[in-house]
Amino acid sequence: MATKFSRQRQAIWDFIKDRTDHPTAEAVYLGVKSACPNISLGTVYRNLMLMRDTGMIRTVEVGDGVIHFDPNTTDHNHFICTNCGKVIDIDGGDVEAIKQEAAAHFTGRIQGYSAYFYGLCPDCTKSAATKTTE
Amino acid sequence: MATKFSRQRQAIWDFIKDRTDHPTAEAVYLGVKSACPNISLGTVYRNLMLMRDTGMIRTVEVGDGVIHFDPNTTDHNHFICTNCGKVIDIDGGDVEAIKQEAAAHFTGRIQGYSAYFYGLCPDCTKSAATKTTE
DNA sequence: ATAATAACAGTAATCGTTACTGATTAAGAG
DNA sequence: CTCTTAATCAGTAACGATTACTGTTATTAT
Ligand SMILES: [Mn+2]
Ligand SMILES: [Mn+2]
Ligand SMILES: [Zn+2]
Ligand SMILES: [Zn+2]
Repeated sequence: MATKFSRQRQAIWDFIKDRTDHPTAEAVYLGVKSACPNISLGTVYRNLMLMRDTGMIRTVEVGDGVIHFDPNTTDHNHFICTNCGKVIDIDGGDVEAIKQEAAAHFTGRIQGYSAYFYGLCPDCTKSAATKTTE
Repeated sequence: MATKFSRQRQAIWDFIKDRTDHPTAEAVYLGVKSACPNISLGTVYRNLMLMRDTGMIRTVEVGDGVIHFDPNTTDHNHFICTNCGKVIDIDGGDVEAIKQEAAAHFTGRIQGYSAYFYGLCPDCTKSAATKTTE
């Protein structure tokens, strides 16, 4: 009889649960405005962090100074476009193998792991190509 | 005839050039105080960022909300202790192999890469062991 | 030594995030 | 269906790391 499922929390969950684009708190806030017109940014942060702490979602920090949120809690890597900033999943990589590789060169005990790959995303690669040809 | 090498910049470089502990700007600021008693934190930031932009050092963002600085600009991975926060180099891993592995599962062009491993560092593993035995 | 300007110290501003506070409201009990 | 109460809220203030501004200082070339 502890946790109440408020309308705001439900709206935030509905918004993020199927996302694959790793929105920021600000983006969630804007996206949830239609369902909850006067929700506050603090409420969005509080709920997102609570969802992280209870394992419903995970946070992704890609180095742009902003926290991104990800409903996909399975082990996977991320690609960040240096041109447009998009954060894209890299599925199917052998995460365990990478962990083993690093463990072989370190004396401590490795528990978690997160990797970020940088470069031009498919979209930006395409527009860079059209720009050079014209 | 553009860049002047100030006493402050020299002191910052002398402080960081052989470090392997990935100090923050605040730590560099404190460490450089003996050589430059009234240097300002802004000067430390400006110079560290300038050194990064010119490739003398690199920045390391491990997810603790603070930028760490690293004079080792060669490709290498990092380990972050979840207990004490230390940032430790993992040398000798096959960085290229990891990049290839990820590239195989992604359609964009991967240029850079950085990985962070989390767990208990050797020191904290040791003290955790003594605590359980006593 | 002098001039030109890169770089400085000090301080104010920015921005993402967190903490506080009095008002709502979801959910279990009767 | 009320009633109670504690979880959650909206609004706003505070926070901490980083960046920007401004008038002064000091490095470098002449
Ligand atoms: Mn993801
Ligand atoms: Mn390093
Ligand atoms: Zn892109
Ligand atoms: Zn440790």
